[in-house]
This record gives sequence, C-alpha cells and structure tokens, in this order.
Amino acid sequence: MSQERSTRQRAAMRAVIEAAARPLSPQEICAMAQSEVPGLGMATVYRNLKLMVEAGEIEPVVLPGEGARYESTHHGHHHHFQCNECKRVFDVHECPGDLDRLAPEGFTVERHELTLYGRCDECAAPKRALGASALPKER
Amino acid sequence: MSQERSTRQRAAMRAVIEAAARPLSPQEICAMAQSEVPGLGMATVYRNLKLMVEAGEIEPVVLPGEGARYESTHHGHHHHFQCNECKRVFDVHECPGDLDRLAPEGFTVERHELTLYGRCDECAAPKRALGASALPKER
DNA sequence: AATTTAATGAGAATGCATTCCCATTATCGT
DNA sequence: ACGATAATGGGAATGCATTCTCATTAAATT
Repeated sequence: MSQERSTRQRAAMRAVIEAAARPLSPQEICAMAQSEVPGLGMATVYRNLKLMVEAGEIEPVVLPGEGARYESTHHGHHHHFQCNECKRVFDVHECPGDLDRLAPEGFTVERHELTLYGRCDECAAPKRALGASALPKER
Repeated sequence: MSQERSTRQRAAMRAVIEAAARPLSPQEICAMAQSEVPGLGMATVYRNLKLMVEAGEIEPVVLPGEGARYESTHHGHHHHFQCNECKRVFDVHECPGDLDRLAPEGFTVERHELTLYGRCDECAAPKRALGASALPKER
C-alpha cells in the first residue's frame, strides 16, 4: 500500500505558513519557502497545499475577487483586513458576534465572513519614504 | 463626436436589474433579458454592464470565490447572504455598524464587506418536494 | 548500499470569466 | 426615408489560477 513521505518541500511550506501572522498566497508561500528549498515549484506548492488542507493543518482564506490564500487552522474564528495599497491580508481577531440576526425572516445562518478594507499601519503612514514599493512587502 | 445610443438590449438589461431583489450574475441577466431580446449575447451583456457601472447605475457585488454579480445602486449600504444550497445571493438590509474598531492598532478602515452563509427560506424548508432543483431558481 | 516508488519540477494543458475582432444590424440626426 | 456610425453577436482570443504529464529525484525500507 502507498505511504506518505515527509519531504523537505512540504516541511518548508509548513514552517512558512505556521510562522506567518497573515494568510499567504501560493505565490508568497512558494517564494518564501524557496529560501529553504531553492528549486521549489508551483506544482508542488499546490499539491502540498491540497494535502495540508485535507489533513486539516491549514485552511483556505478567500476574499472577494482574490485567489485563495492559506493560513494555519490554529488561529480560531477570526476575520480579515485587506490593505487597499499593498493588498496584503491581515488577521482581525475580534468578531462583532450575533450577526445571524441580520438575515431575512426564514433564513438560517450557518457561517459568516467579514472583511475590512483600508490602510495597514505601514501604508497609512502619512509620509512614506520615496521609492517605497507599492507592492506586497515581506513581513 | 460620438453619441451614445439607447438600445433595446441595454433597456432590457436595465429593466431586469432594477426589477431584481438580489444581485444577478451576467449569465442570469443574459438569460432573463432574452425574454425581451431573444438573440442577446454575452459580449453585449458584458459591454453594457461595464457602461452601466461607469454611469453609476449599477454596481458589482463580488463574493469570495464567486464571479461578479450586479445590482442597482439604488439600494444603499447593505450586505449579502448566500444560500449554501441554491447559491443565490440575497440582500441583507441591516448592518451591524461600528466594525471599524475591530481593525488592528494603526490601521485605517475605509470600507467593509459582510457575507452571511446558510439556507434561504426556500431551501431551509424541512421537507422539500422531491425533484426540486438543487440549482438556482428564478425569483 | 541497493531497491522501491512517492514526490518533485518544468512545462503543457485545462477551465473559466471576460474581452477582442469584425462583418452585420439598427439607432438617430438630417 | 437616408446615411453615418454606434452597437450588436458569435466566435476566437486572452489572462489567470490551478491541474496534469512524465521523466527525474529522493524518501523509506531492507
């Protein structure tokens, strides 16, 4: 019968995701894990993301109009914040609660998603240094 | 100079969207407007959706992992509910308010999106008639 | 160390929503 | 009604994230 082998690439991905304070895109995970496993390819990243989701280690975070990001399942119920400038997504640990009452008569609520949009602390800084990248930064 | 002409197809789309109580997908809009303009094609639907958005008549509604839907801008600030069974999206008119305080220290909130998931009134009905479609119904 | 075979990685292939192309049609000012 | 040209529609083309293919590499077992 088939066994599951533990590989350097999966370990590197796991480490990157567990260490992150925010959900990461497959591209980010690939780039960040490459410091550990230089040749790491996207096919492998997607394959392992699927395995890790099935194993319950990580879960997909999907924001409106955005491809899936992934984060550790060890974060509990929370929501997200996306910066309009750098486009990174951050965790929001509080939850307003009792949102279920908002649903129309006769509707049953099973789950809810809340996303805040605005400026993250770095991008909100009034006078940014000239030449600061407008694209996602490492963190 | 170029003029903008009013066409049957745009009028039909406008009528369908204004009459709807929920955001409609381009496919739904095309199908529904075809009762008025039989040959209506998707290229025209997308072209006119873009024009109508630019004109401020309608606005896109994007839910996580879903393609854009469109609804009239005359609905004010509100949120959405998606039925896990029929996948249709409904308006939720109330808003919990003061969600901005949830953001991390130093973050600025400009906007928020809230989506509830569950069963709509029709799909929540305990004993549905056998053979009821599991796919989007008209309304 | 040798063997077995799961996992990898590079690129091709897919699925999908949306956009482009362009010959044909239809709106609107005259 | 006529003419100029904006708009249409059907299919081809695009962009993109994700998946597949398959020869090669490397875990795990002996």
